[in-house]
Amino acid sequence: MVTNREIKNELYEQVSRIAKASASPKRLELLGLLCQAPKTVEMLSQEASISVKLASSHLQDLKAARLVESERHGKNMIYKLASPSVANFLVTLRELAQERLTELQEAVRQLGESAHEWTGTTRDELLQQAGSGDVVVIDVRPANEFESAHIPYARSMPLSDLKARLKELPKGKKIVAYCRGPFCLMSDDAVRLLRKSGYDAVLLRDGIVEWNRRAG
Amino acid sequence: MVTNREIKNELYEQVSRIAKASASPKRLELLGLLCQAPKTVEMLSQEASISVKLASSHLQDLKAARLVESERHGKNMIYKLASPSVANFLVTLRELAQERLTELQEAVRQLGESAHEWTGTTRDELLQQAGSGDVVVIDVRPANEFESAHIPYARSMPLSDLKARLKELPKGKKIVAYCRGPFCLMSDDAVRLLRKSGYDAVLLRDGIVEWNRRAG
DNA sequence: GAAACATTCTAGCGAATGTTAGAATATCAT
DNA sequence: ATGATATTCTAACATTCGCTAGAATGTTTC
Repeated sequence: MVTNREIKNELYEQVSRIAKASASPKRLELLGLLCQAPKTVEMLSQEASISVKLASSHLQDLKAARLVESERHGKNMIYKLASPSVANFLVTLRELAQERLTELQEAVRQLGESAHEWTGTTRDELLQQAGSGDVVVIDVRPANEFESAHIPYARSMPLSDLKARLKELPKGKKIVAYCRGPFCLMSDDAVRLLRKSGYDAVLLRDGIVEWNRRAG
Repeated sequence: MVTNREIKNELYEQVSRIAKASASPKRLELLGLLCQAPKTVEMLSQEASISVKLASSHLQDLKAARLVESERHGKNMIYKLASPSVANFLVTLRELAQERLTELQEAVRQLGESAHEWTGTTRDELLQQAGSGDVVVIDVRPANEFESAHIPYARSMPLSDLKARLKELPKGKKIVAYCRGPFCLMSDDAVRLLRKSGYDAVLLRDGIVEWNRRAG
């Protein structure tokens, strides 16, 4: 006979598998990267600044928890998020951490101090201004992530190309740069470069997942 | 000088604190209990079937992650959820686990097989029928949890008192029993008892947190 | 089939975690 | 103050985890 206690233990055991898989900074970072687009082990390891071996090991943990899936493409293994719910969970987790942990609030506040963040208008107003061409929204992530999904009206202008392609941007208009999300600092770097070159640039902390969530 | 990499490491380190605190079945169960109402260490340890010492230790881990708060009331330490966002996160985590883990789906499916679950009508229809008195919604959790928060029109009828108070319930009407949520089996026990006594009883898997979430 | 490449598997180490039991602390009732 | 009660602190142990390095696997290219 199976007792209620044994059933409960099994249920919570299963839920904890997801939480355990999320309980490592590097695995969280890998999940965050996979929210942008499918990637190979090597891409992931480089972007998370860890060895390929360690990345592979973490990815297999995530796979065992069914948070990601993998598929062979020739020599490469392509990892991708198992479901959009995983991205949603990840944002919920990040937002809870930001609400509860003063240490995290402080770190994020310091980021905001040095950066010029886009403020004062709502999401819908930004969308409208981007549509009419009053502001130029640039996506500074690598091109393949832009292709995977991007904010409406945004132009792909990867950070690595930005310096060479500065002349494509109009000096008179406000430039809004965004990247992978609040913990990605590519838009910070982009705005710094743009302002040094005389542009009226600000950054948007949201990534594509956060942006879509606010659509409600 | 602080590099981007160091900043990112710190940010993800902080987020992982929340996930680590959630990465134990027993801590998840304790959080689930605290979603119902504030409780003493002893109550929590009994309901989670662990020793007081172990409960205390887990609760302090949760406190260090700022997910719960404690306050002394005379001899007792009362623990409570630090914020409603924690309950919301917990439900998101449970739902993700249920979506992704076939092992969990299977376990929940087996529960559903033996139980008589409330089906066929929407949340709003149940609410209306409960309001008009066509169905009787009973809350079988301990009374203090009912007092902390409950579904509209529900009557408190703790599982421990149910047998003695059966005569209070009308035989002609449908009885809908609910408890702490999908992983709490008190409503299963209640419905079994009621049906054996000739009542037309079904159970609602939602607890108060899930119910309020669906309000949108 | 051999060489090159991308990834995974295996083994090992130090650090962190879950659990238990005994000592210590804080509060209440007398 | 004293004893009873509730909780936390400390120490100890086995287990698991994060990371590294070397061997092994599967795929492409020649």
